[in-house]
Amino acid sequence: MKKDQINKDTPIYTISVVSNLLNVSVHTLRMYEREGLIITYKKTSGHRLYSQNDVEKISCIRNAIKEKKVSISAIRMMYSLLPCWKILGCSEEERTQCKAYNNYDNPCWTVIHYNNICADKDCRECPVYTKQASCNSIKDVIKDLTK
DNA sequence: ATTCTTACA
DNA sequence: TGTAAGTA
Repeated sequence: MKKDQINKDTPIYTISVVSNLLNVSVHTLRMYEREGLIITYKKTSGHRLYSQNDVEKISCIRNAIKEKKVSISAIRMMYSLLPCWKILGCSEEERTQCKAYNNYDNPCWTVIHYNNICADKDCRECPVYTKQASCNSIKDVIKDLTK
């Protein structure tokens, strides 16, 4: 069997690398995570690792904040609008009972799920989170769902 | 040397 | 946002 290949979701960059890559302070990178905008991979040591998709996502976030004057809470709200129930195929029952579906302040991956399909899943590896890596890929998600 | 969390100017 | 303390 072949070993897992490196792909765009593989955590490889340390926080300092990302900091240099995007000209964002490590402090700010941690803040984006606290604010629920991104999910980082954590080593057992507690140290963060970022994937290529994470870098692209943060780049998109930076552009929104710096160039378009979008607030962090506004970005959080946009993420909360992602049609996770469609992407994951939730039943109407699951959807209407879901705490993520019933709010538009926080992304689904920041919501604690108990008895539904998301309960024992790692949101970092969930398509709802991974498929909106770059700015335009959100549209691709919608496009796939509506065709 | 780097990164972590928490706290504070 | 930046910086500092005290760790790991």
